Amino acid sequence: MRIGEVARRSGVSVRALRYYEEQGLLTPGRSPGGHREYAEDAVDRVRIFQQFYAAGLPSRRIAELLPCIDTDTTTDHQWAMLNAEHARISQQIDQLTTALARLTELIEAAADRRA
Amino acid sequence: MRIGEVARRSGVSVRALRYYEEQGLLTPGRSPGGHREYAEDAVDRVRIFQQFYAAGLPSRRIAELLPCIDTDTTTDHQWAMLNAEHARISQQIDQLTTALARLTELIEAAADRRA
DNA sequence: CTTGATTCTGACGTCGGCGGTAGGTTCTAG
DNA sequence: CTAGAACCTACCGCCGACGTCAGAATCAAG
Repeated sequence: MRIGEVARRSGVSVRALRYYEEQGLLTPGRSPGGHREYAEDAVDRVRIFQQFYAAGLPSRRIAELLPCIDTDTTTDHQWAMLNAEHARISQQIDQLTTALARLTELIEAAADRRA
Repeated sequence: MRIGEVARRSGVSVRALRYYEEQGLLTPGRSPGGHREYAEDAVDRVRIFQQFYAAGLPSRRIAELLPCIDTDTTTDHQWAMLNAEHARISQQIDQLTTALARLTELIEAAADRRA
C-alpha cells in the first residue's frame, strides 16, 4: 500500500505519515524507485497514534511505547512511563470534568436568562 | 497586591500574569510608578483561567467568556461558544477515556509478565 | 539616601505537530 | 511512449503559552 491510500484510509495527511516515520513510529519498506510501501496493519497503527496524540502523549513517548505493543517486552523505564502516563491522563480527565462542570454552570445560568 | 504575590498565591509565573493581561484576561490597576496593583479576587480568577487552559480553551475563548462570568449577560455568539466548548470537552473526555483504557490494557499485560 | 529586592517594557527563543512550497522523480493507464 | 497523477527530499512557516534575557525604573527598609 502506498502513502496516499494509507492517508485516505486512516484519515491523516500524507505529510503526517512522513512525520510519523521521521519520529520513528512507522518504518515502511521502499519500492525500487524509493516510494514508501506500507503493510496492511499500518492503518490501524496510525489510528492508535491518533488516539495517543489526542491523549496528549508526544511522539517520543509513543515511540517508547511501541516495543510494549509490538514485542511483548517491558523494561523498567517503560513500566514507569506507562504508569506515569496513566496517572497523567486520569488527572487530565479530572481536570476536564471540573472545567466541564464549570461550563455547565455558566450554560445553565445563561439558559435561565434566555428563557 | 503586587504581581509577585499574586504569582506565589496562584501558582503561576509572573510572566504568565503579564501574558494574561496582554490577552485581556486581567486588567490590574497601576501604582504611581507604573507597577501593577491586583485586587483580591485576582488569585481566584487566575485559578479559573488555569482550569480553562487545562481544558484546552485558548486565551481568546476565555476572554469571550469573561462577560458571562463578570456581568450576567450572554450574547448569541457567547451562547453558541459555550455549547460548542461543552461539546468539545465532552468529546475530549471520551477520547481520553479510550486512550486510558488502551494504556490500562498494556499495563495489565505487562504486569502479568512481571509477576 | 542608599541599597537590594521587585517590577517594568520590549523582544527573541522554544516546542510539537504538522502545513505548504519548490523542484525533481517514479509510477501507471492508454 | 507519453502524459499526468502520485510520490520523493529538503526546507521554511505557524500557533500558543509562556521562558528568558537585557537594561532601566521603582519600591520598602534602614
